[in-house]
Amino acid sequence: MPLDNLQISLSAMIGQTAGRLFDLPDGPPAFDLSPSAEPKFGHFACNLALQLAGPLKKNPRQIGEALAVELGKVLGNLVERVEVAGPGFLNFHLSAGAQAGPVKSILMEEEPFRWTAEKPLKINLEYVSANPTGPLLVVNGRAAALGSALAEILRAVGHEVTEEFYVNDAGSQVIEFSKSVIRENLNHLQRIGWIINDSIREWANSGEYHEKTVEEISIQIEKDIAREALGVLEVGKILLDEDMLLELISYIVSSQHFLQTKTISRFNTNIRSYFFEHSLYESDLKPVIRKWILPSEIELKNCVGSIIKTYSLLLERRGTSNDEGAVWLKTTDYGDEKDRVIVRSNGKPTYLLTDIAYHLDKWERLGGDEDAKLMIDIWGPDHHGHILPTKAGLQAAGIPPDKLEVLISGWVTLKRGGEIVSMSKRQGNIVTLDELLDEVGVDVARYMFLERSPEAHLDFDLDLAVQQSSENPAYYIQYAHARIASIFAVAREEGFREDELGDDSLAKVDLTPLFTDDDAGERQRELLRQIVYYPGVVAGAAASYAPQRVTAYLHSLAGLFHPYYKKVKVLVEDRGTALARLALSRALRKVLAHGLGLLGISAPESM
RNA sequence: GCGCCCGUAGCUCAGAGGAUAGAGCAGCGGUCUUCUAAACCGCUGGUCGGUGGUUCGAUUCCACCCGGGCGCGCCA
Repeated sequence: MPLDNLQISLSAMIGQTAGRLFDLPDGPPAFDLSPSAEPKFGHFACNLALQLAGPLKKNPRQIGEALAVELGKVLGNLVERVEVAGPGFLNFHLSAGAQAGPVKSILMEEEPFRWTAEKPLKINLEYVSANPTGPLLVVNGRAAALGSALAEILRAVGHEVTEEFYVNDAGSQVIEFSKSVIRENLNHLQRIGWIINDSIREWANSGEYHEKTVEEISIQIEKDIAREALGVLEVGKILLDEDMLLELISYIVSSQHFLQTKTISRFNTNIRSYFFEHSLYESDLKPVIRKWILPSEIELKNCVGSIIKTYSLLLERRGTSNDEGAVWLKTTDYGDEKDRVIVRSNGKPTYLLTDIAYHLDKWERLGGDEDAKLMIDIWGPDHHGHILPTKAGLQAAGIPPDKLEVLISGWVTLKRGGEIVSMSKRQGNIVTLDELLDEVGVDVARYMFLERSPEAHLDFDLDLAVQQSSENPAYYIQYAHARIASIFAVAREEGFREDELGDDSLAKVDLTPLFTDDDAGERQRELLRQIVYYPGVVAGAAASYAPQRVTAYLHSLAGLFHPYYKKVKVLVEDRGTALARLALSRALRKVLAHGLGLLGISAPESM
C-alpha cells in the first residue's frame, strides 16, 4: 500500500456525497479540491458549493453548509471538521489521526511512494537524441535532466517507461561532419602513411560543417584513427579508398556516439535504449553511409528496412503526390500548414520520412493495447516547428496524433558575474555538458535544469551554482536531508537503542506529542500538512509533465525544516516527545530522499 | 507575413479559475556555550505587458494589440 493520495480519495467522496444530496441529472459539476493556501484554511479546499450555485440556483454558502454537515458524517474520523468559508469554500481540516497517517505509512510501507495509476500507460520517453557529431552541449543537458526526471516521476505514479535516445547516425549531418573531420586530418593522415587519392581529397574539402568543435575533435581522433581504430602505424602504407573511407566515417560516428553515452551516464540518466537511425535502413552502419555518400546508391528503392515499409504504407494511403521529381506527403490533410517533402528529387528520404518510420517502429516496439500506449519526445527549442508536420505525418501513417506528446526543452543561457557567457569555444568558455559538470557537479546542474518550466528560457547562474550555501537551492535541500541523518547519528550517541530508531518501531510511536499548542506544535502540524501533499505533488508533476513542481515542493519543504531544526530540538529530555519528533523527522527525510531521487539528485547522509 | 514559446518584485523565475500574488538572488540589519551557521531571524520591494470579453470570481480562460525569443529548406 503506497502513501494514500488523500486529495484523490477525498475528492471522490465529495463528488459522491454531492450526487446523493442534490438532484443532479448530469452528476456533480467539475470541481477542484486543492491544497489549502494557508494552514488556517485547513488541509484541502473545495469549490464545489460555488460550482453548484448556478445549477441549483441557491446561495453557495447554503449549499456549502448542507455539504459540510453531510461530509462531516461521511468522512468520519478522517476529518476533524469541515467548514464553510469565504464565498462558499469547503475547508477540510484533517484529524490528528489522518495527519499522522502518512508518517506511519511512510515508515511502515515497503514502497510508500510507488502509486498505481488509474490508467497505467506504457510510455516510450525519448530525449537528448543528438547527432553523433560532437560532444553533448549544455542544452542537451537540460533535455537529459528533464527526460530522466520525468521518466522517474511517471514511473512513480504507476506508468511503465522506457527511456530512449535516438541516434541520428544516418543522413547528411554525420556525412558533413565526418567530411570536415577528415579534411582537418588530411595532412596528418598523409604524414602517417596514408595515400589519399584526389577524388577523396576533393570530397573532404567540400565539407561545410561549421562547428568549431571539429578542430578539437580532430586532435582527439587523430590518435585513435592512427592507432586503436585501424592499426595503421603497424600496417604501413594504406590507401584511402572508398572502403577505407567508409571505415573511417563509421569510426568517427561511432566514437562520437560513444563519447556522448559516457556523458549521458555520468549525468545520472537511465537511458536503456539507444535506437540507431541507420537501423531503419539496414542493420549495419557502413552500407547506410555508403548510400548517403554515393550518388548512384542513394535512391530509396535501394533501401530495405522499415524506411521502405513506411514509404510504401504512405503511398498506399495515397496521401502523397509527385512534383518536380520529389515525393510530397499531404500533411495539410491533417492540419499542417503546408505539404512536406518525404523523398527528395535526388532519391534521398527527408528527416520527416525517417522520423515517421522511427516513430512507427517505436510504436510497434511498445506493443500491447493501443489505448495504453504513449510516445513522449523531448525536443530542442529550435525544433518546435516540426511538431505539426511530424504529428500530421504520423496520422497519415495511421497513428492518432495524441499518441505522441512532444515537449520542448527551452534555451539555456549561462551567466557569470551577471553577464551572459557566450558559448564560444574560442573564448575558452563553457560549451559542453561535460565542462559544465566539471564546474558545478551533477547534482547542482540537474537541479538548476529542473527548477524552471521545461519550455521556458533558462538562465543558468554559474556563480550561484558553485556556491555552497543556502543561496544554492540544491545544497539547501540536500542539507536538510543531511541534518536529519545527523540527528539520528547523535540520537545513537545519546543512548537511543538501534531497534528504537528503526522504521518499524518509529512507525509505532505515539505521535500525539506533535500536536501541541505551542510554536513547536504549529511547526510540526505544518510539516505534517506538507507531507500529506506529497503524493498530490508527484501526481500533478506527472500529469502536467512538470518536474519543476517537485523541485519547488522540496525547496519549500526544506524551507520549513531548517527553521524547525533551529527552533525546536528533536532530542529533548522527554522521551515520548523525542521519539515522536524522530518519527516525523525520519518521514521527512524519506520524502526528501524520494523527491531528490525522482530528480536524479543525490541525498547525502552528511555534507 | 504565418506558426510556436515567453512578458509576474531591481534580477532570475514559481503559481494556471478562487479567499491578503510567492520563492531565490541582489540590498540593509541581526543570530553560533544548545541535534552540522552549507543554517536561522528581521526589513526593503508589485497598476501580474496593454485593452476589451466570458464568469459569482481572471495574474490564470478567450480575442485583439504591444514588446522579446525561436521556427517557417527537397538541412536535421
